[in-house]
Amino acid sequence: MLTDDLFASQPQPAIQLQAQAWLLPAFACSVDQQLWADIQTVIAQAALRQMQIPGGKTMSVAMTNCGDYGWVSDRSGYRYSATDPQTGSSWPAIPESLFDLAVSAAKAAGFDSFLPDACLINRYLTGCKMSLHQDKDEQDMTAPIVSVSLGIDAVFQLGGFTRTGPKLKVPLAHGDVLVWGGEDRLRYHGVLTVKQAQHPLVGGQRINLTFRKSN
DNA sequence: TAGTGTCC
DNA sequence: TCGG
Repeated sequence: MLTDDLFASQPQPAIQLQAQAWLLPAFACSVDQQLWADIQTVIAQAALRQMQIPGGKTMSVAMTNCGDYGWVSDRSGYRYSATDPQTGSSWPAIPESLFDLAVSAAKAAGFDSFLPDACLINRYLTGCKMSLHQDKDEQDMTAPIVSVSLGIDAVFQLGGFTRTGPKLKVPLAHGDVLVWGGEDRLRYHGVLTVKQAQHPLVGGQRINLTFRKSN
């Protein structure tokens, strides 16, 4: 193995961003090939698609889901659905590699009994972004959010409890995991426009996995 | 209510 | 380019 590869997969200390918000640098790197293969299998069963938001505008990020429930948006609103609106079928199950990663990352951030029932898969191509928003469509706000970054770099913004005010800018690289919950669960967050780049495993895109307990 | 988009 |  090359020295660079060894270095990149070493465990690194968690970085505390807020009282209950943590960055786990390179946390997923040691299992990235398995994750990437399993993600591609999910995408083959439930295609990535750009969803509409109320008002009819289209998100730049393409999305799909795995798990008992998936986050969906259309002209009528945001919600969790047990089926893929595009096919009427259940979402694929969360692959074991993804589930185990989410549970262990939550534990590393102090959330001991996280059992996600939903995993949103987001694909950012060059120029894609996610405006500042809150994750508030879930029933169980005691469960944290676990967000896994794969592929090219992006800058995550972690704000306060309204849309305005100071925001932390957190550079995210392949394998980084963010966990936020407790008093920080409803913080506004988003992703700045992704710049063109190439990643050796994932190619010219950023893949984000967001694990939630939706029900 | 509108909205994770867009304008100023 | 950024904040609102």
